[in-house]
Amino acid sequence: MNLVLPVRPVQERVRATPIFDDGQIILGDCIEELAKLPAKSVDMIFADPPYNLQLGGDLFRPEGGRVDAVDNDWDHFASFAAYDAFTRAWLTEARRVLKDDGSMWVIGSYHNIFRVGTALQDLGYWVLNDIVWRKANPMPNFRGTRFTNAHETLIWCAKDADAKYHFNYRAMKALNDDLQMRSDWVLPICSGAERLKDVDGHKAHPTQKPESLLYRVLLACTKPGDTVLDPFFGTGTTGAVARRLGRRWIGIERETAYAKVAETRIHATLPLDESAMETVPDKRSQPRVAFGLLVESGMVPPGTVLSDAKRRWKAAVRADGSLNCGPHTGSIHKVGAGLNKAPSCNGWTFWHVERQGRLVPLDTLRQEHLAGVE
Amino acid sequence: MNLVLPVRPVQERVRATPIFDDGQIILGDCIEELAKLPAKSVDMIFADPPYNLQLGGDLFRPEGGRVDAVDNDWDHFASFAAYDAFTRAWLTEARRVLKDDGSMWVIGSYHNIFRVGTALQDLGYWVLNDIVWRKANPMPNFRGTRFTNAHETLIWCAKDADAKYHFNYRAMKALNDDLQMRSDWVLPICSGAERLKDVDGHKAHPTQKPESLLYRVLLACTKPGDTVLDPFFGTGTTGAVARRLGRRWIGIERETAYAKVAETRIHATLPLDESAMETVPDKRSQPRVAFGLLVESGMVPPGTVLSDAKRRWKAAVRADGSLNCGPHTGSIHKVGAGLNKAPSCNGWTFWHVERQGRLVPLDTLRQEHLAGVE
DNA sequence: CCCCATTGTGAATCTTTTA
DNA sequence: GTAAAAGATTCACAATGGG
Repeated sequence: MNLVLPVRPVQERVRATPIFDDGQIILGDCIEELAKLPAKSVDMIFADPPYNLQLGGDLFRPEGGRVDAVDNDWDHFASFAAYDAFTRAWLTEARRVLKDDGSMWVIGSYHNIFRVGTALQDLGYWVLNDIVWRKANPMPNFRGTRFTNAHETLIWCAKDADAKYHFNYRAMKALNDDLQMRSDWVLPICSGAERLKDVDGHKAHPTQKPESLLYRVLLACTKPGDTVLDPFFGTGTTGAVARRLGRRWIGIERETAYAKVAETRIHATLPLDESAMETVPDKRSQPRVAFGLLVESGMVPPGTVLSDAKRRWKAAVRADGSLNCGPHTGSIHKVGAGLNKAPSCNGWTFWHVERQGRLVPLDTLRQEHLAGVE
Repeated sequence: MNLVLPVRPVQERVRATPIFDDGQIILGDCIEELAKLPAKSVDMIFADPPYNLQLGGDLFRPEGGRVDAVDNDWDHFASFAAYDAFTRAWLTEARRVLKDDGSMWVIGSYHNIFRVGTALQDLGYWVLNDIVWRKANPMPNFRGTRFTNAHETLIWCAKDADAKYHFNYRAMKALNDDLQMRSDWVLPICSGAERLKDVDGHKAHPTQKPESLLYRVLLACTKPGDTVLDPFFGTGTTGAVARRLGRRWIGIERETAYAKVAETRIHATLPLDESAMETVPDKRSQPRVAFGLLVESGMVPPGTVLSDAKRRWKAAVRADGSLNCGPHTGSIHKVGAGLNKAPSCNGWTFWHVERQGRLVPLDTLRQEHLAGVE
């Protein structure tokens, strides 16, 4: 039987079928179940542990809706010390289970990733990279109190400093248009049809990760036939992508409801050769240049006077990239629109700087900036 | 005298001229010199501490012999412990020196940032964001063994969870083409003419940060006239940008050679015009105007009919500045919230008056009122 | 059929002042 | 201290529905 069930009340048990031929879901506590696995038995570990968010009260959107926050019991810890103890416990068992030439990934946010990284290093793991998942479509900061929290961090590490880990350098380079894959990955969050729903139409899991993220992780450091372990399985994204890529998988999950969803999901997942026509969603970021970037970089210093092509208006650039022209203040687009009494205006082509007596549109400077950056 | 010199061999001293009118370089050990600064005296701290673990010197020997049973490598553990002791020492002094409404930035890489973040949290600092500096032109990974290390991480934090820190939300938004500034910043590394060289043409400092990075940091959370402290001053990027933006600055640097370069550099830096230094003002910092004041002053006479932007609702202004719309009665905010069935509503932007056939938000009248008063 | 306006939503440490 | 009121605040997508 592939679905390993610890002793539990009958009503909590997951149905023992279907049988998977390439993996298993273990229902139970992550640390206890990790301790039962044999030493040096898995090639890679992907872990998405609780982040230990410390949320206050409700948060409302500007239009009045309430943010559906992560307030699950599994994310509550009494203190940093309690979170650290939990982290060190599962990391210790994970290291025992990992093969000497295996590697591990852990994902987190600023709430927990520093604790995880410190614990990793203290336990002897060797950090290979920290990877930034730059979310193409993060939730904004509704109150204007901080920077939009637009990324999460993954730590990739080997068992120790001398370990011979596996890295598919060529595959990563190919995935990135023949340029070395960088430590920042732009990927959309999990939404749309990929986002699993329960019978009521609510999201089945509050923090489901996109398959594109796991795809890249698995392709980076495992081979077909390798065994991948996920101690915080949730709705089984790791299992689904592992199956698709021909890797074996083991998932440990405490919540019966999540495990059931994962079971159904993975059962419906086809290995890649049978669904070769599918493409992996991997949207690449378009280089977008904010006018402020030209100000910061010194290309258009604050105080520069801009004018339109016919020198009818002049406006001064301020420190934050906003313009000032009489009563009109704001972005290059907004001030241009105000002066033209138009609903909108392309500030990049409307505004010019003077160079050797000739007016050069901002758009030209933008092109030069892009050329210099690349 | 602005350049404060501790007792040192003469040949190590920095020339005491020129005098700065907006800051000072303190030559000496970061922790010792921090300890001499008065409590709650600086508005912001930017710190670029050493990334590597060989700190040298006998000052920060790891205290105690706590051996982690899981880790047999004593030297390895010892260097982390030494780094942690050093980190906690300077972070403790920094927190004492920081004003209660100030904030701090620390930059690092995966070698040290987890240690720094954990120490921060343990000492009571409250993380506001982790910011990823995505390098537009990083050094590639020559051996193809890992992902290109293409970013560094900055932690932005307040003194504690309840602290009232300062954030120039509007200025950041202006700098990013009127979109919320995100936690990932794409900026080029420091190179070309900006990169300081010594007399031999070698780079003067191995890890000089780009001014664009400091520009954004300083613009985000300081005001003109604020005092910025950099305990690892190096070649003075923080001081140069602070001077340019009209902020006061204090730099602590142990190496005479770096301090000399910084001195020359900052002396050659010109402050921006005050008008160029202006940024889009935050609404929260604007003086409050009671809606009733506009009614009293005749700008919005009693009886005026207000409507929302889509003319779905209308409400009549009463003599005391309250609104009436069917069963809803009260302030412009309360009636707007009631009609929207929302928990709250900004009546200033929700309600409009008709002017020459066009709807103008009350917020515009408020701006006109403020302009007329001044 | 397409097109556009509208609505919903995502790991969130998300306010400040006055009574 | 607490409670209520004032007032500031959102980006990228996906799904839906009307014309």
